[in-house]
Amino acid sequence: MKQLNVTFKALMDPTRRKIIELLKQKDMTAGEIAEHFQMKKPSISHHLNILKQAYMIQDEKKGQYVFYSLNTTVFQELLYWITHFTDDDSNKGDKGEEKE
Amino acid sequence: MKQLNVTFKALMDPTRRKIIELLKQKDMTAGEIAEHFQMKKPSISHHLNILKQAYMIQDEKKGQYVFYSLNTTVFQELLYWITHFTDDDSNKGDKGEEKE
DNA sequence: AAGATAATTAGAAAATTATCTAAATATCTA
DNA sequence: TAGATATTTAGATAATTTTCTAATTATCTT
Repeated sequence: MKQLNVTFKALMDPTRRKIIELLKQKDMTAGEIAEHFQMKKPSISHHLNILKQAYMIQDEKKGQYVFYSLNTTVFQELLYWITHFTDDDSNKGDKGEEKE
Repeated sequence: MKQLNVTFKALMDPTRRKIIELLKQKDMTAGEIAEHFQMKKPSISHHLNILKQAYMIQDEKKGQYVFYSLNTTVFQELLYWITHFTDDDSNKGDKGEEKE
């Protein structure tokens, strides 16, 4: 339940979701990503860092460039969380004292 | 893309996600929900309002009580968003100039 | 009608987050 | 090596969000 917190925190910002949309299309350098936004590079760098901490993107340095790419595995967990509201009724009678 | 913004904004808070977990088990009054948290009732009321604005929960007044229940339809859209990162490669070559 | 209970609204304070500028680090090129 | 480019870090400010107390609305009970 802890990783999911980080995941949602990462997804809560529109800029970060747009970054994900961009990386869905192709891998990009930090600069390329920044070109798609009006805000300054350090701000984008900050958002990239949050996505990275959430394991949603990976970075690989190549020379002076840093290439970012999507890490789809975390989306699986998110998928699980959501599908359990739409499909799964098996634990509807549980005590459900899930700790944060 | 607008509704999704509201959805993620609603999900970004751990308290609200816990409320959803609770309502997944059974419908509850505002007071019952509040009992599961340490914060005061007005704060819970505030969170319920945000979830309601995001169409993730519904409320129905019965006498002096207000019963809250989950509205699962919005989760479908969320599901769609996520599955398109894990399954769908069909638009990888798109221009992708999606407006916010 | 009067008091009790359930829930919300209003407004302020506290906490968190986003964004900026300036400076630092690393790499490339001439 | 010196200067240019790519990116990040540091620290401050602005914006947003959360939470509280006090007051309000609505309903129930006696």
